[in-house]
Amino acid sequence: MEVENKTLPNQVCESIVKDIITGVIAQGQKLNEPELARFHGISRGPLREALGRLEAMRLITRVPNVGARVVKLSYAELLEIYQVRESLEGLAARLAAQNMTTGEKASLRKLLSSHRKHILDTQGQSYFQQEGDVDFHYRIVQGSKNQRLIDMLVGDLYQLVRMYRYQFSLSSNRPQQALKEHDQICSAIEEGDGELAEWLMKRHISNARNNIMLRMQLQSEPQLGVDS
Amino acid sequence: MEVENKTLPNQVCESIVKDIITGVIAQGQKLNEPELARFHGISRGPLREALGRLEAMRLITRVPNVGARVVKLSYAELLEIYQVRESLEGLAARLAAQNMTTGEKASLRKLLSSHRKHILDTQGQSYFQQEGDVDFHYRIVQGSKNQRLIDMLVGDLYQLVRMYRYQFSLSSNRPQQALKEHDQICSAIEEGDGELAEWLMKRHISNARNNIMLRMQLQSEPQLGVDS
DNA sequence: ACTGGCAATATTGTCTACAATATTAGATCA
DNA sequence: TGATCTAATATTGTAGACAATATTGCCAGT
Repeated sequence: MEVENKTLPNQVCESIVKDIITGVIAQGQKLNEPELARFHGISRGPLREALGRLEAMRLITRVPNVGARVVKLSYAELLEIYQVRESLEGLAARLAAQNMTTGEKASLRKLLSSHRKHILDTQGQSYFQQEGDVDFHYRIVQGSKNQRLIDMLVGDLYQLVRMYRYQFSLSSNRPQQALKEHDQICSAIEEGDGELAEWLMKRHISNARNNIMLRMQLQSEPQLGVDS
Repeated sequence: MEVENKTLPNQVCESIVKDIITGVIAQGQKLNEPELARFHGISRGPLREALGRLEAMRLITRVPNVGARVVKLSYAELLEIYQVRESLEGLAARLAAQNMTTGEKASLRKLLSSHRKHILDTQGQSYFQQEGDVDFHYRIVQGSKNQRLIDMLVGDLYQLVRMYRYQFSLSSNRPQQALKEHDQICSAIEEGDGELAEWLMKRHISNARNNIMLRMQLQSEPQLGVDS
């Protein structure tokens, strides 16, 4: 029902990405090529190409002659991801302060206003805040104008972050604090203060990491031996 | 003639990577699937899988129903790469200072000693320095123990860096200065001073960037309109 | 002579079938 | 009864053939 201008493996790839992120295909699960191909109404050729994309963005791991499995989420890997995120998004914020157009800055400020409104209106309902957070970071990354940086973050890392958030139901429990930090970052970008924007963004992601990992740890401990 | 334990698309992929980096396949050149497949003695299936890998590491770009082309190197893209490199390798140095074993630190120090010897012995011959530089950075990245960071740098970015260096003959013209900077970074890592290691690494890469981009600019300007 | 459309060609996208490898179930022997 | 080897099965890897799309060259019309 969406745009049809995309190629076949890409469509299937996006569909599988969605299923992996939302847990329809569980973490650690084996992916059967003929089965998946039949399910999506395609042949194994395009499917394998889609699996290649998934492997490139590290949502699955493949071993030769054995097959593909969905990655297993772990506390250690989440830490790895957030370490890289902190570094790259700090860079993105600095570049955004230098390279964002006036229009983009104004649009970013407007986005924050709508976030504040949503938080006041639906106190406690953090779903919009969830997507809003993604949107805020997404715009800053785009604003860096560094295509390689954009691809690394949006193409790969963010998918994993979304997967962790979804599967562990880790929506933010500190929306007003996050909003304040977003506001500070936005101000630094508006003023073209790249160094400050970078520092604020790194601290913001560090805070988010501490928050998400604490909650993940608390949540996962009672579920020992949930697999096999 | 090498190890045969690898899968077919991987072997071909590595072979093509080598040809792209060394310029056997020129930048911007179209890749003909049947031709490449025949040349490597395989079918189009595995070849397309190899092309997928190349696309993932951004050595080629593919557009649907049109085909694959080798990337075109540019001043702007090299700047993008070095911006990301500075950020990620800074992180790698910080993590390496925390996570490298005593043995790994000793080995790194030994590597620098052999570099110093090579520089003294073959003054002006910078090929070994070239590979030595790669080796030094490679070890620090490995020492970070962050697998995602390792994959991002070693798997993708370094290939492009090598391609630029090779095609523009950009071997370091300041080996003694680079060695000194390496030495400082190594000392910081040995002392477990992650913050200093990160700061030194970022400055080191910033210096290297200024050097390489200046020379690239000087070299490319006399060659205007070299393509088509 | 130049531009626009049309047909011929080439190249990419996809499917089906076959080969090689891994997994699993069963049987035999200690 | 348990372990190990073997054979049957399933799954992945590869090859070749066909379909769809893009590119190129040619011809006609202005």
